[in-house]
Amino acid sequence: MTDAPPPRRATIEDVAARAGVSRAAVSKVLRDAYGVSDAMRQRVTAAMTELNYRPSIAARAMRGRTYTIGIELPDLSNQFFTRIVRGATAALDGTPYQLILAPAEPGSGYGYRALEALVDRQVDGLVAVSPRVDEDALERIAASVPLVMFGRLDRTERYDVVAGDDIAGGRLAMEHLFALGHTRIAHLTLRDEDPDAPFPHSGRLREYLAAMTEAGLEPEIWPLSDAEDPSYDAARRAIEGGTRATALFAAHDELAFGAMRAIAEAGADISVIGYDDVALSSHPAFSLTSVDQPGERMGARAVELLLERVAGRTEAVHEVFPVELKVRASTRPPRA
Amino acid sequence: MTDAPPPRRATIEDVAARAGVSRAAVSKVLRDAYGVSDAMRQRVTAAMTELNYRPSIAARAMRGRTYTIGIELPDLSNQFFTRIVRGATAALDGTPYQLILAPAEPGSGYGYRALEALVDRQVDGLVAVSPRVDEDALERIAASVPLVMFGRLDRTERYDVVAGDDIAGGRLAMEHLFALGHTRIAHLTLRDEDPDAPFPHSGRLREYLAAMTEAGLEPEIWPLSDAEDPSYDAARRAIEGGTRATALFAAHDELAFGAMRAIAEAGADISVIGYDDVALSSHPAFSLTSVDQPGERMGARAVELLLERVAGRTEAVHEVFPVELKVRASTRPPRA
DNA sequence: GTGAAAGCGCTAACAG
DNA sequence: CTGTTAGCGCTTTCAC
Repeated sequence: MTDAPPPRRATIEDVAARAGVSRAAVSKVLRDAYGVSDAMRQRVTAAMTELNYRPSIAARAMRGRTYTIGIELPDLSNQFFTRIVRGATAALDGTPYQLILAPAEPGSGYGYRALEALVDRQVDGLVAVSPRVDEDALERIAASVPLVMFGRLDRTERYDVVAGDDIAGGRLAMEHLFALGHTRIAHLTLRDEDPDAPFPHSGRLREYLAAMTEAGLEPEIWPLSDAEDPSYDAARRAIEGGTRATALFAAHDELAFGAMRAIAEAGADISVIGYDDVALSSHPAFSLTSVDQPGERMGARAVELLLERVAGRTEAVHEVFPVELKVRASTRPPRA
Repeated sequence: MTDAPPPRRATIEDVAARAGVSRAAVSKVLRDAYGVSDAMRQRVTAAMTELNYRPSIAARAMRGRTYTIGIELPDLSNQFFTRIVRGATAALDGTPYQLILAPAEPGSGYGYRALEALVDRQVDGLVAVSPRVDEDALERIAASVPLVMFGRLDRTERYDVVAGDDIAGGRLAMEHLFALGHTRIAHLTLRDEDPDAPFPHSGRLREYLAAMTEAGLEPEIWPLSDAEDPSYDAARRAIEGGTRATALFAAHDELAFGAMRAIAEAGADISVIGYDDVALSSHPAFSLTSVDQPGERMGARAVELLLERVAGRTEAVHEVFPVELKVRASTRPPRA
């Protein structure tokens, strides 16, 4: 019926030739710019379809937008992050933006390479999910691309922040355990976590320490090892070491699952509370009490903020989302 | 000490100026091309560091490589896919390539938009993880970028294939259940799954049907609904509908978890076997018998094949990975 | 309403 | 061994 499309990818030039107009005209149709007659729009659109034309993102990137939003993710195996992505995907639905994810490399300072890779690829907006990167570096990045920090409570005017209320969450968890009558409560968190750092786990750790101290109790930290299954291993060591803890506050649900494995194997009686309320936490096999963060809403909000920035907003927005305790069977009064 | 770096991103031009050489010279150093003196390399490298130079991927894309490998992923909440990504990441470690992920959009034909988005972004290689896209479309894509199909046993010469042996896996699962004495065995799979399609679940379904038929038994399919938790809902309906099944073969572990939730809630006695052996399957809370696919090795292999293609290989490679049954407590003989 | 032309940052062919 | 040059496909003035 029509000429076969060229073997190489059609360019704006090909479309222009086929529609009998100039390249600029095609570009205008493409960008919905001002000053195109209906007739021309028709012809150009038809030509695009016939040639199966798709604009080159690279060429566009040289001049302006890439229509790409990037998310740097620290840990694919933590299901909380899939909640974020789900929300972000939903928020982008119907917009011309495409989402791409870059997994953080492991190790200290992780996330930096992924963030740089995304910047190099000229994403129009960037969500950094609690990377272990200093604020200076982030501010530098934010100077060249709209940035939303997810999870960290950085106090900066250079980029937006979307985070859960880790202080309130930590407090909820501890009050719940206290209310059940626990006094020997351990906390499972990253090794060498600094309670004063801006990371999500820092806030939870800080609240744990504060709550224990206020109650006149002795804190007991179970630090993650670098074994293959760090949370399992940390719990196993603690149990083998003869811990007297009757309850464990895990910094997030995946860590709680690992600890529960060790607890189950040892036949120990230790209540466990997690954080994030991932999908499996409500599964009867776990029935894990957890502090729920609205991951989907937070992910969606992060993307909205980015689009606002792209549209011109310049003042920073910092939003803290409320958390909610989900009580389940994994926490119960101490035995005896 | 030295001039402050320009506020805009440094370009190859800036580096050349600072090092007192030509752009071409810088480009050569960058690409490790032939014909650069050691002294020059020194100066150029120093200039790059001082200016904090990073090559523009977009500009490179206009001429050649992007040093980017893309993976289209169907479902972030299925932990098997994180095994693939882990393997791919490891295989790319130490190479100049960066991994980016694009989640498939939900719905039928899913994966297509994500694949196109990755092609538009000119990835140097593309891993398609069992998308619901026809071979024609994939061959078209493969014409413009090295493509590895993951999971699907497509019989094509246009792209490479890395897949698990779903036939053997399905057989292993069924033989295990038969050996335990089960005869009323249900299969939990996608709604309207076609046993003759090239999708991973198709092969498992086909084996299920074949095994049941060979044994003179009546197949019983539990199709996923489109409820919020489809596998849970499917199992709940089957149980409420008075199924007499004593065992369930779930097309993958996440589906198995959902079904186990319904089974636990109903207090039913149904053995469950899954597929993929994700990390949580061995957790004592589940102890899920599962057919293990070597996801990490497969993901790493997919990336290796891509790099081989980038390096010039043209003949297609099809690799089928062996699977292995992991027997755990979730499968036991039928009661009575 | 439409088109011509410049240029984004890079690579590769070629000339010195 | 080093430098010059011609584009890659697009957006964006600025004339017509």
